[in-house]
Amino acid sequence: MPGSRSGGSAAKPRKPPRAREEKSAARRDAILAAALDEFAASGFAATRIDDVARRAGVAKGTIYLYFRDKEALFQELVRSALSPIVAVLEHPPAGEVTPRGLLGVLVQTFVREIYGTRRKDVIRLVLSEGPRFPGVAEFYYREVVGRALPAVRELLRRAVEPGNSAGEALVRYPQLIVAPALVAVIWEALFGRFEPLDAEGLMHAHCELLLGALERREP
Amino acid sequence: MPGSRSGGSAAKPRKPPRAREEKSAARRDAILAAALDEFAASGFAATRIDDVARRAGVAKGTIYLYFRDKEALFQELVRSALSPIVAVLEHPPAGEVTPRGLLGVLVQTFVREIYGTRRKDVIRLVLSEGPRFPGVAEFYYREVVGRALPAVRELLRRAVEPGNSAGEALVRYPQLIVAPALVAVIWEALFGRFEPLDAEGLMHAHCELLLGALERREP
Amino acid sequence: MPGSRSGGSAAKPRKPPRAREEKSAARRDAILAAALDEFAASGFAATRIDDVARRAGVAKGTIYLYFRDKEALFQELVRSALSPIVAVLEHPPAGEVTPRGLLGVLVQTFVREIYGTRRKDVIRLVLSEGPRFPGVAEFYYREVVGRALPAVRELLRRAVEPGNSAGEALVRYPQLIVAPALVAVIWEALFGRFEPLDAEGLMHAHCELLLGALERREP
Amino acid sequence: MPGSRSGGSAAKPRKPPRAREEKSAARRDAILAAALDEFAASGFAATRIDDVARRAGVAKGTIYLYFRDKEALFQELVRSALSPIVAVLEHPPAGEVTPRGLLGVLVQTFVREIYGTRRKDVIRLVLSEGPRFPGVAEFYYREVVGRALPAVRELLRRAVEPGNSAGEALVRYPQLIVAPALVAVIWEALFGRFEPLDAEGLMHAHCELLLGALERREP
DNA sequence: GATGAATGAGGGTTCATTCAT
DNA sequence: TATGAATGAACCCTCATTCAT
Repeated sequence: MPGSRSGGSAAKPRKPPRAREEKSAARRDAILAAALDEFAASGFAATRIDDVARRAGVAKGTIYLYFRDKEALFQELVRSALSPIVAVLEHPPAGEVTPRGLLGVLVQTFVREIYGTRRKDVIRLVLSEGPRFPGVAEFYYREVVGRALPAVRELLRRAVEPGNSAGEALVRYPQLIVAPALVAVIWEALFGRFEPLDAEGLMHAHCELLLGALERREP
Repeated sequence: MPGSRSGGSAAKPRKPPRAREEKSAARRDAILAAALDEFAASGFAATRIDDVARRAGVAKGTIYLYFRDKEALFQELVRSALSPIVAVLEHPPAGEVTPRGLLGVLVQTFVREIYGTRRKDVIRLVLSEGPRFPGVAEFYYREVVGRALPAVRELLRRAVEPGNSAGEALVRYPQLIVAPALVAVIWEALFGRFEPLDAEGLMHAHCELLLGALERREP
Repeated sequence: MPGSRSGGSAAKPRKPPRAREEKSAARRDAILAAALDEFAASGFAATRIDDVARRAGVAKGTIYLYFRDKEALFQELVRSALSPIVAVLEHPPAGEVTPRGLLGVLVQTFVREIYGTRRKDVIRLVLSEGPRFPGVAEFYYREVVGRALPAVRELLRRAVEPGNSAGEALVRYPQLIVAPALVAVIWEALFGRFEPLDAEGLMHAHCELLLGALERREP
Repeated sequence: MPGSRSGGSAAKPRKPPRAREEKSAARRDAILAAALDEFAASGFAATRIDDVARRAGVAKGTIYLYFRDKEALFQELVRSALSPIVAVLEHPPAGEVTPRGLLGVLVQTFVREIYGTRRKDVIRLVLSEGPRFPGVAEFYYREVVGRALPAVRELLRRAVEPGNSAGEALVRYPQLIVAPALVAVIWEALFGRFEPLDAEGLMHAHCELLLGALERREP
């Protein structure tokens, strides 16, 4: 297949095939990354498109080639950052059955997918700006929270002793499992410079607490 | 009734003494109340001074007689709304010693002082806008969080069995106690219209969980 | 009535009563006048609000205190310039009955009310921009053309010999009477610098022509 | 068929000779046609090059291969649309000598060359935008109006009775002959949707009027 | 003090024009 | 030659802040 889009051997492909699309996608990503930086630092309203452009290394007008307006940029940012999580949520681990194992997985996932990534900032943005962006709040609810909570609920149901009242409380309010994670995210942004919070320690303590209650033999 | 709002005797002063100050204070309060409404609904940047003025029933310029600028208004809003809490935190209940009793008091206090009042919105504002307002974040940390957590910590120390590992976790991370309360506040604003959250039920379940762990006889 | 809003005799009225409203109206008028200058010179799209403001001697933002946006400014300009004409059209002269007298009045009115005033430019603006401003075209049709033509028609009916075919043509197409006036307006703007047009001579010749036809004894 | 679009002999040239030029000319025409549509619908300033390109079926950049800039496109549009008229004006009919015949020819020409074609829109564009485009106004004056009026004048001189005052008026102000035609063009664009104007009827009535005056035996 | 008209800097968005492919 | 992504100057409009009344 000489001359076809092989890549690798052929002579002098000055521009590799698909260069256009790739560059376009790279630019889009650069803009989204810059937007995340700026939005996270200043919030939606106080962020200037100009700054996003400068940080992304493009001209102001270029942003409007990729996003209809500032709000669309924001929405796309949230969407693109959180969509991979949706995929993860679709396939909950099948086997885990002990509370300890389950919580461990959840915490690991949180750290790996959120706390250790820029997504942390996206979540904070959603919490902060969501109320003014119905589309964002709805997306976040429909695609993330509305899927994560039932999934956690289902895993819990399998993991906890029937009749264990702490387990039943968690099944009813899976938010209780996530709450400290949110607090960690918020704390860092608000008070990090006054008093850093050891998020891992917090989550570990949280798990200990939950396990203390879940593993307890009911009186 | 000496000292009460009358004056009563003098001929000319249609306005009784202190009427000026009272009216002035009332105006200031009206502006702060209006500002809370508007900031809570639209966030700091998207709130227009004009709207605050209209809602407060004063002219736009009047706001600048009471507050240096928009940011000062915001800071004052947070300050004045949260200061009463500071007072509460100064005098922690002395006698409570059982975990159940302590948690009950904390939850009650939360509901009475925050969740059942406009302060809920102030807290949300602080979480949302705090990162962009160092003064606000610092005030909130110094006056509220930085006092509340040690106070709770101290109460816990008194209430939990020594050696109870859940208790020790809580003493180290008192944030774990507050986390669900924050989640309730945030949830309502973000997802209330999709899926209302029973905050009381959440807090109750949270307490049950904590108590399950705290009251457990360590193995 | 001492101290009341007399005006005239009383001492030291630093600011005459109604100063506010008068100043406001004067400002509005100044803006409209400046807008006419700029719109007439550059057309709607090419006119910058900034230039209107500068010419009116106000700040850019001030214009938006008086007019919702650029388009509203344009519409108001047309409306306010042409409304007085509407009043004139409401009261057509009652007595004139000869064709010559009627045409004389019409031409005089045209010169006095339009050609000798800035309204000439307003009319040109309507002709130029009207197709893109349905509101303007409609206003002009409803309030001006739609009233002027029937009025002229009625006057003609009274003035021309029954059975005079030229008269009947004019009654059916009163536009024929106005056409040269429009041409004069347009010519001046387009070709004035190449070849000035003697509008009065044109209108006079036009009248002679019409009278030649109207006064003709039918064969 | 020498010189026609074949070439026929050579091996490689898939494109017959002149195909390039022809395609190029076709493209230029397509752009001009699209530009007329867009300019006529939106005016010069409000027309986007992008829209012209899309309507012409070419890329935006292509337009700049054929026209220096937007203004040149506009000027070329006017020029190319009106040039054929110039040719017509160069060769006025030689024989017609009666007023009725002359007017008939003029009206026919107007309908055939202008009112029944897209040139109607070009004329409207010139009237609307001309004042802002000295080049356009000058071209229109120099090539069209400045030739048409003298030509009409000359024809009139031959057609009217010497001493006929209406005829002399027309000779002095040939604009009077064209005025209703302009009104028809303008009326349609401005008020067509409120009250359609029977242009033919208007022109017919106009001719009747003129003839009524021209054929009159002077007293 | 209180008002609200006036200001003008600032930012989102558009679009004519360019240029690498 | 043709393309269309990229550019950035330009411009409308908003709104925090001021100040004459």
